[in-house]
Amino acid sequence: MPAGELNRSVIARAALTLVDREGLGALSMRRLGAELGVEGMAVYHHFANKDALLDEVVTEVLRQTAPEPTGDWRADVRALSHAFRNTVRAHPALLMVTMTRPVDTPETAAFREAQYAALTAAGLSGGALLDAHRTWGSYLVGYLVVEYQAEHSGYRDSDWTPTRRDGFPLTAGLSPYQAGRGWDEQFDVGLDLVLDGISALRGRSR
Amino acid sequence: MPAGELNRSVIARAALTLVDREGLGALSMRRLGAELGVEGMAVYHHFANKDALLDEVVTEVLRQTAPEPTGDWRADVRALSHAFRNTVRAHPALLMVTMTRPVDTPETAAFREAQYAALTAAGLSGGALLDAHRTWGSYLVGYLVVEYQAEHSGYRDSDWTPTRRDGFPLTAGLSPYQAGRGWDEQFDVGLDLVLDGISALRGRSR
DNA sequence: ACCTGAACACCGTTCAAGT
DNA sequence: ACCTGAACACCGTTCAAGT
Repeated sequence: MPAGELNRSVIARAALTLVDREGLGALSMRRLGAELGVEGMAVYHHFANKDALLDEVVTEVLRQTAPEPTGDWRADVRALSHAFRNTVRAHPALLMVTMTRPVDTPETAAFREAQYAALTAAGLSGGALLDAHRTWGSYLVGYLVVEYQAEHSGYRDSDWTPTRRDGFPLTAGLSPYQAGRGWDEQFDVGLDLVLDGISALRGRSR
Repeated sequence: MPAGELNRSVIARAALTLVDREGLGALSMRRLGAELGVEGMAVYHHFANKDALLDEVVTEVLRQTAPEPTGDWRADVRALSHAFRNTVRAHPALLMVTMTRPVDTPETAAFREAQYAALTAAGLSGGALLDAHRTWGSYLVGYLVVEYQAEHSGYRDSDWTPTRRDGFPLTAGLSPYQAGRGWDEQFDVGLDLVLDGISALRGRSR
């Protein structure tokens, strides 16, 4: 692969496509250098270390724009939730890296402002709005982790079916209900459940 | 450190205390061997590889028992939530490992059965119960990740305060409400919000 | 200024050799 | 059966040397 121009953005994007293609374990400085047609140690002239590189990669991933508000706060919350989920799921191998590293860029700030706007449109303000936002955000993050865990393990696709049922009657009895529902649908179901809770907060401001 | 008896459980516990004390990065086969008074390669006689060792460590961590039911389903859901959070937070360096590896032991199965029991006591059943359980679980996992992220970054303790506020009026306006609330308290606030949503599911079974 | 190549101190893992 | 010690193929990172 010819070198072209070598700068932070080019290196970060090469790292991203490498991780998308071969997983997080494939990302080493030497390997990345080879991908860029350069010696691996050259990367250290653009990034202090691997950690700084990963920060830039995550920043690259989260360079998304928030969907336009529609006036319907529930629709806006759903749209923002889907945007976030789609963005993160576009690079599943990086999930744990994105979860661990806080990113504070104009893009992430604008996205959060849009989240606040949707909750404001829902009639929330002050501390109650922050409570709703933090709970909503926890649900988003947690659902992505649970979904990722289910996909990268022995569980059947789009199921959360436990295998160990002997001596656990409730678990056994629920097993028939586990089938036939996809992660996209279940994401919305849980989201609506959280939104019902958020609706109940209206009026309060703590 | 004298060798004593060397078996899977002893090795896993040594790995756990090593990670608790010096972080996940300190866990290497050679280092762990030294901790046990033995050559690192001896561990391979008890575990196929490092992955298998980590599985056992996580299993060790999740060897907790569920609190007894009280008859008050909301109290039970809170108790189970606190038990889970306390268990995971006892080993923060292992959070991302515990999040990624599904564990299916008698202990985790019993804990899940207790969760189902609390939701049954709430009047849920069938698909609606599973929806509630998955949403509740997502919140628990997500809150722990968010909490961990806040603790291991530049943010102030027990705050989720964004630093970038110029041009984001809602973010700026909410900043005064960020102060003075702890993670323990906020965990319960979000949990109650989710439980309000769960309450609304009663009667439905999908 | 930017890249190279060798070097250092580590990894996980394998395997013949010891007891 | 269990542990050792050397070896292999990698790591991240540093740094003198090249251009």
